[in-house]
Amino acid sequence: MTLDFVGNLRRTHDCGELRKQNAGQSVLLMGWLDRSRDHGSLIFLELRDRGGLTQVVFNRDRNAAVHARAAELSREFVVAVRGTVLERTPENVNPKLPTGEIEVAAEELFVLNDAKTPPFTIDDETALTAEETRLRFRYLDLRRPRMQRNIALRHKLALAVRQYMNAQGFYEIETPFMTRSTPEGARDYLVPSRVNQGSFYALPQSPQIFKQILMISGFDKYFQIVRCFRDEDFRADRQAEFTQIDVEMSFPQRETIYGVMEGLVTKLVHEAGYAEPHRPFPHFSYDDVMRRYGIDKPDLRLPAMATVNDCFAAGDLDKLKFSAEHALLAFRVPKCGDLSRKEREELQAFATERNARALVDIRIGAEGPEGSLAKSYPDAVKNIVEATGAESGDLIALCGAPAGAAVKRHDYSTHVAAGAVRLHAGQKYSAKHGLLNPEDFRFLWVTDFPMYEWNEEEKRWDAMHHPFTSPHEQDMDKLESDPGAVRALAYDMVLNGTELGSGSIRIHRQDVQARIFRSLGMTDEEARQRFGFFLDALQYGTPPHGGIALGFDRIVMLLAQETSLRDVIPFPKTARAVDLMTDAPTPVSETQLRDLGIGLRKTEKK
RNA sequence: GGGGACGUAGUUCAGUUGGUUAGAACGCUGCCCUGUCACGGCAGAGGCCGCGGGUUCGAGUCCCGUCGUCCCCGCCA
Repeated sequence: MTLDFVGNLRRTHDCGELRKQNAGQSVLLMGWLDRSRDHGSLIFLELRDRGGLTQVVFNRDRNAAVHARAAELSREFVVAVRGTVLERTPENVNPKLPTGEIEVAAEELFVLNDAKTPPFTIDDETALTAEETRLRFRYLDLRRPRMQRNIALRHKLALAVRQYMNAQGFYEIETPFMTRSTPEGARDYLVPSRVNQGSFYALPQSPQIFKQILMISGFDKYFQIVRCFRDEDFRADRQAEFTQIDVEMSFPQRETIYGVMEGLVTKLVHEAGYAEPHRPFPHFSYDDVMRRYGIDKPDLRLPAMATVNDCFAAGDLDKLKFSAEHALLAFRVPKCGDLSRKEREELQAFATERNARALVDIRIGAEGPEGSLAKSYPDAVKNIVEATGAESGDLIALCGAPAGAAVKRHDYSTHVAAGAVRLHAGQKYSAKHGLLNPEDFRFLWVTDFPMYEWNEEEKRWDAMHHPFTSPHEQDMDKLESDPGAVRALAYDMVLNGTELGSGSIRIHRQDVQARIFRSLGMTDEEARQRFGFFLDALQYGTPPHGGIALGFDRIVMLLAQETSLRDVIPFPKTARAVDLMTDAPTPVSETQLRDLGIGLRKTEKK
């Protein structure tokens, strides 16, 4: 097919904006041919661009030459159409399209480009193609309305972040991508230096040190929508490169930061078109969430767990083969009283796989609790029903450690196993009853994380958050004597079972920072070698400061009601960190390597 | 690093106990059609059953390995 030049053609509208008020106007649309319906002497084309779809009609009686050309087009051809907007007769209105009350009667047709038949249909109705194909042909996948909508939402939210943070007095300040290895826990992506052979830049896992330096520099309130890089294994909610809303401020209390961030995410929920969440967000200590939910990022849409050891008489737990030395947790599985014996046993097996013991037996019928436990231990079950707040139609699961399990101090393992059963039951069964409504945004703060966690492999204490996190002022005297009991001024923002971000009040005194480094098993020499510049900076009048970083991709994902980060990132990588469109990463030429002073080790194939 | 699922036409899938020529729908090609809107009708083309090996008279189907995608554990403040 011969193609037309663009010439002086100018688009007058996009394909989503014409309404019956435009009837009679002469318009020029440009876009992709979405689908066509050819009736012989009458042809309907749907023209698509970012704005939407508009139906264009070609009538042989009116313009035979233009009609004949339209019959030659196929999917994804890029065309320009000049025509007149016609109001459709009532029986011809298409209520599914925003532009369904009009159509454009074509008078001129310009074929700007042809197109190969795409490997999959560009729409949201056809069964979704394997993700591998979608990623290989990402430019086509991104044309789909759903992806267009997701990327548009991402833009809208990024804009809202900038407007809000600006209104709150924050400056957006950039920090380098090529920097030095940072103290965070993940592996770094490295960039070799040509000018300084044998040395490497590290891509930032976060701009942590730079934003603290900016506070020392007196910028007071900083934010940045910034790319971060971590070379770890990926998941549906983890990518090699991801975007954070990074925030730091001087002279804050923790509550100052909570307030700013609650205002921000509330605005984002609103921008995405949902009902605003309740404020202030509830606060739970780390100990609270671990005991009540068995996880540090609880989904509040599902009921909490209750500790019910006291509901049973002495000796009962032994008979039920539960350890009386460990917590016995009970939780209700809403509206799942009708689960089959097989389904309930599946939940019990799920607990067994996690070295826990579950009894999923109590069902609340119209007359009260049913099941063998309710018959054998009526008083205990009555108390459990009360403790869990179970209602008619619910199922109650009991989860604890099996009799004879070893007892450890500071150990949430029973809670964690029970929490996993709670979540599994909720996702597998309660979700059917609408309990995990994706438009119900239940934010919370998790506070008072332990400062340290014991690293069994290295036999030392590691910083749970990062080594710049300030301990509680009243726990300072335990830094050396009882590190496990020191609480950090750290906090996570959690939404519906997803960790949106974490932050802390930082250490602003050089003497405290040195103590923390020592408590982490770092000698003064090592600390000086790795963070000398930062320790120096701390000595020149560092204000108290603190901040947080939120995962922007995760926020967009939840607000777009997607379940994979890949659906809100234009060009994501696979689980093996490969970009299927560009095939990155690739080997490089010997010349490039020589310039960098790099030789590759021979990898041994087994 | 470990566990699991999947891999058959361009796409989404079916494929019986291992048995003749591997099917369907959508898409694609050609013809017909003046009110469709996931248009319709008729005809047609299209397959390295991911790849390699093995078992077998015979493998899409069974076994081993390998590659790829996805999910989970570990890991990731």
